[in-house]
Amino acid sequence: MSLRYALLAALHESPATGYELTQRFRHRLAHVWNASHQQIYRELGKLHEEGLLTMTEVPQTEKPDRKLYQVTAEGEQDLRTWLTRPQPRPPTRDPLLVKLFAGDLLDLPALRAEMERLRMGWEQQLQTFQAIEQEHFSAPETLPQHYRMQHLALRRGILGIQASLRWLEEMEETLDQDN
Amino acid sequence: MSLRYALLAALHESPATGYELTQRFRHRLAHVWNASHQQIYRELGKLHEEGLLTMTEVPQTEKPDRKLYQVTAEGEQDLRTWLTRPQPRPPTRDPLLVKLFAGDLLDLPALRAEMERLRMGWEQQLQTFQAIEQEHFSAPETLPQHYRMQHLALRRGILGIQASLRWLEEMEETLDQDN
DNA sequence: ATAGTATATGCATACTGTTGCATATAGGTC
DNA sequence: GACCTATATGCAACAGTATGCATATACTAT
Repeated sequence: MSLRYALLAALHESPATGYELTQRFRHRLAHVWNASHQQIYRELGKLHEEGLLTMTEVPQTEKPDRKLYQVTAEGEQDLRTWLTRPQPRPPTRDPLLVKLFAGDLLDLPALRAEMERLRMGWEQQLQTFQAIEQEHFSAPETLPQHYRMQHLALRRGILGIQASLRWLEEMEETLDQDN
Repeated sequence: MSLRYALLAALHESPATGYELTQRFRHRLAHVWNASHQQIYRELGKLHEEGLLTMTEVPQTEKPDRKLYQVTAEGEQDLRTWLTRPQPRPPTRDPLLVKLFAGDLLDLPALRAEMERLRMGWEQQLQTFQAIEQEHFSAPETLPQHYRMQHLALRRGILGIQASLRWLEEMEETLDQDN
């Protein structure tokens, strides 16, 4: 249900095409909301049908036409209303933790390998986030509310990954004890 | 796809009924995997049909019969195989962060109220987790592998909530600056 | 030449998860 | 007497997400 509002929020920042939104969801919104391009195109169609978005076809030579979407007044109102309603916390569903619950059946070398891949991924993502922070949010106090809030969303991502990395260290210590 | 393996892992610990599994998922497995009782009953039926579980009806006077499920050799093998395969990270989908992305449209009092509810919920969950840790994992080095792994899953929950609480503090500081 | 990546859009199907409802009994609360 | 909680199970419908496939062009790398 939140995908539509994630799209409205992203388009409220600046009008965009489905393709551009897909990129944003993969990069700048990676720690906020996840969606495939198929999902995004489908939802944009619905939002347009419902009058929450306007669509302008931008012809291109030698490439498919781009469809530029923009939030309408009705769309913004819809988003505003949603923003005031408290949202449920996303339920936890982590396959890695499921594995730990079957602890005595675990293949420890396979687990270590998985942890190593995980650590590399998280470290890279942390670097990406910290680079974004330095580039856009180095002086948060001076920014308008809009960007201060987006900075807080980024902080969530950074703190979450740091906690994950600390957890990985704890795991490694525990596994080294047994061996 | 992981629900079936969460069930196999839980039943591998000890045989149980759908009702008991629902309780476990709500409490001890809350930070691992989330599922409703309807989902659990449905999946248990499938696993039984596929021969991964045995089922014994336990008649009760004046209450519906209980159906006790146990993992078969085939079920355990299936679980083992799954455990060695690397699992994808769960995608992030957090409505609260979506809200922050529409930062300039936010109603700050409503946001503060939502944060306060969140803080209370997290603090309570942290206390629960820490109580479990003290009761069952006060001397982790002495425990067999099975429980050391389950302790690590719990540590994940604890570190995650602590990071969430630190983030909330950052948010409160930021909101206090403006206003 | 062939493969891969990027731009740009989307349909159809399968799987997973949520919500509403249903049944049956016992005990406690307003 | 009416309502809530707990035990114990489940069906049916719907919403949301994932996966596989399709189309079309241009550029780069091997």
